[in-house]
Amino acid sequence: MDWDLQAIVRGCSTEASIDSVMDKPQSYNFSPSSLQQDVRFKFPDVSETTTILDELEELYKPFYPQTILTSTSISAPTEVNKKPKKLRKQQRKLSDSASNTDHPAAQPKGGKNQHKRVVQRVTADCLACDKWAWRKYGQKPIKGSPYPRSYYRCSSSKGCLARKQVERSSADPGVFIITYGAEHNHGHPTRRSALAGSTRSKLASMSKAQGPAQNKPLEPASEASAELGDLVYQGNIKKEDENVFLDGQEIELVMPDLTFSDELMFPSLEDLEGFLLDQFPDHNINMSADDNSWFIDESVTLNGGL
DNA sequence: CGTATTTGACCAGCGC
DNA sequence: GCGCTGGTCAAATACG
Repeated sequence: MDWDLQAIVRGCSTEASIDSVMDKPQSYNFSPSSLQQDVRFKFPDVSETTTILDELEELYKPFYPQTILTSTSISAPTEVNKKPKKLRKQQRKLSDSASNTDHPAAQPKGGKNQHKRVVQRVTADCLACDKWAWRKYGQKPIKGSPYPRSYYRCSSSKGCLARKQVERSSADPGVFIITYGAEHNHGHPTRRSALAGSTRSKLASMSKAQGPAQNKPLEPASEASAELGDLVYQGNIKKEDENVFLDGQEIELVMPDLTFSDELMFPSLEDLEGFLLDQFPDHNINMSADDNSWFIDESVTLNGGL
């Protein structure tokens, strides 16, 4: 069986791509350091390409547990301004030069991006890895690009200032440029919570996008309401028997150990359960009342004590 | 009815 | 000051 596709280094849903390549792995680890080590181990002759690894790590950061993002300068979440337009207009006139920072848009443009910005380039196929729930709140045509830019905010939690922008690359229409803005101020959404309220599924919008009156550029809403976040490793994967080759070089696909050290990532057991359901959709998730451990099928045990 | 998407309007920053 | 541009708001609309 030959595959001619892009090898995808998954940020969160590692199992999805690897699983399709080989049998179920024995253990999982999403820590970035181990990822880097594994890559180096598997591709020893790419040690000179540390910039690629650095890029990978940089791209990987949005999916780190929040406490890992120590360098971010994200401001504390504030209440969203819900005043009527006219009221806001009046208040702006009144306040004039006074600082009006209760709304992100009110911040000076130069300083508006105090937030750390992370830019990713992903393929259309890879628009399905972001586990966060996003709600589209705007779309604008961008000068110099035939494709509009869509604006999304996190819909998982009220008051979450997380933002992302999705636009199709004009140079390579198969590539989407995603810009993540502010950081989520809440834990990873569960499968259920992520789906909650999103009954207007991708399929609906996708089917609409495929409708007859679609003279507009491909509407990013469907793609971006799909999941985002894959890191793309350009390479040619082939599988022969039980061996996997990347660009002609045999590689070992090792799923590192899964570790949970950040309670912010899973503030509740349900969050963890949701995460596990995401990662192991075909597995049974069981929790032992004795030692507070999670069991995924019979092959993986997570000792938690959460 | 609740939620998501669409889309025109509004606003601030910037360059001229 | 004016126009352009990017980012956001919110009413209207669509959908399940």
